Amino acid sequence: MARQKTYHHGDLRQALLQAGLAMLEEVGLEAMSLRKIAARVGVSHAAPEHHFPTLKHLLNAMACEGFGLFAATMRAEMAHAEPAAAPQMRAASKGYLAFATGHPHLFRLMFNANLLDWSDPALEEAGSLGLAVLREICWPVAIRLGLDTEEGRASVEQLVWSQIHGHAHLAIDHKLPLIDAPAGLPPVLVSSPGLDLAAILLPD
Amino acid sequence: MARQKTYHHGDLRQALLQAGLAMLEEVGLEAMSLRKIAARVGVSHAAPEHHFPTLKHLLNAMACEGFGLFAATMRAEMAHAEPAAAPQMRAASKGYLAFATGHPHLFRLMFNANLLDWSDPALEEAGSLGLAVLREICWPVAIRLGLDTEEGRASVEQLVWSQIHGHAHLAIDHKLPLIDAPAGLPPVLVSSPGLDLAAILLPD
DNA sequence: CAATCAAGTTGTCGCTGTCAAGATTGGATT
DNA sequence: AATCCAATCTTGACAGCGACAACTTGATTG
Repeated sequence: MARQKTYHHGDLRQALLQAGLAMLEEVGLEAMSLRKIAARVGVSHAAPEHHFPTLKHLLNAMACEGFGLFAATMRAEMAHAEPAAAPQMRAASKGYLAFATGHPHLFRLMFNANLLDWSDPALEEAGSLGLAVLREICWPVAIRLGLDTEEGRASVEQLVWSQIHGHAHLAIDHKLPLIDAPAGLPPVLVSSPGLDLAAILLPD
Repeated sequence: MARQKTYHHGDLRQALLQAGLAMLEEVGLEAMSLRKIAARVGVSHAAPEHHFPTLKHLLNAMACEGFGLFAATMRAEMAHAEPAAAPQMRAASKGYLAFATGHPHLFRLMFNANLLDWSDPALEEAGSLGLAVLREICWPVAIRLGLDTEEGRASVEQLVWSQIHGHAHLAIDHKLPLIDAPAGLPPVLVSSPGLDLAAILLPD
């Protein structure tokens, strides 16, 4: 928010960012436009250009915001779970999936290499927040499997990340049966359970 | 091909489809346009409309073509592998990954629910070619795990598909280290190996 | 041979992202 | 306190886009 009737907006960058995120989930990436976002904020069609020289810059900023929320969602789930390796991994997976199904368009944007500019340090840093979670949940697994080397760590991360990431993509692209969450907002969908990779990798 | 100097093209639909597929991989989805495709084929900007009323119709047709090649790529790998469950599963995975990394833009298109119209029966049918492969490689695994029920089958398919699909997505979005294939064309990239899910699910 | 209709054409519309040039403002400097 | 200035926002313009309408072509068919 800012002053109302003045020529300058006050915090246009943040306003555009929030309006963009809202519009993205409302109408999808293809139907979204810089001009509509500007209009929604109440500003002329060329106003965004000073803050986001090109559409790609806005998408980058939106993805940054997304990665922050993404990591926070996983962390929140992990905080409610037992500290052991398997429950932590299940919790992170649950958060991963909840974020993807709750913000499908943003999720697709965040992981579409073609739409973003990863040479942007801000995006790189935001993305690393999610990677850190992955590292934390995979390290104990690697140890339990006797793969406590750099290579072993990478192997476990690749397997676990692939499974979670694929599950999320298949869910938002309607390739898996979805069931409504009992009473969640925003309208989060949770896919059916499937086999539990945590249990497979970490037998009792 | 068809006649050269006549008013009618002869097989414009197929020509547009092939030009579209070529342009998609050359410049990406965002930089592709109906008008450029039409120009490439040597036809006016409105000519495509009779064959593809809207851009989405062309994308649907391109995805159909993609699913055909997708299934064929997996089948080709499976044909070269031993008939046992684990080798077949590894072969299908290899084909899955080869297709995705060989045609990253097409792969993203095929699995982006909001770019396609899945109520189109042609797309539904093309997509099922890939699903059939998944079913074939997962069924023996479900049996070996004692999950030879409808529910068990679905669980195994979900786990296996998620892992392969996620691996493919992460690979084309540059989230996994890629190594050049020894001598493959088209320029196929293969990601690093990681843990072998087939070996985990099917211990000797 | 005439008629018909699918398959191309040109032309136009509103919308898009981007750029250029002018207007307005608030804060810093004298 | 007056002035300047740089950041911010506006208006206007441009080419390219998908879609639509009206017209032209030409092959097929009764």
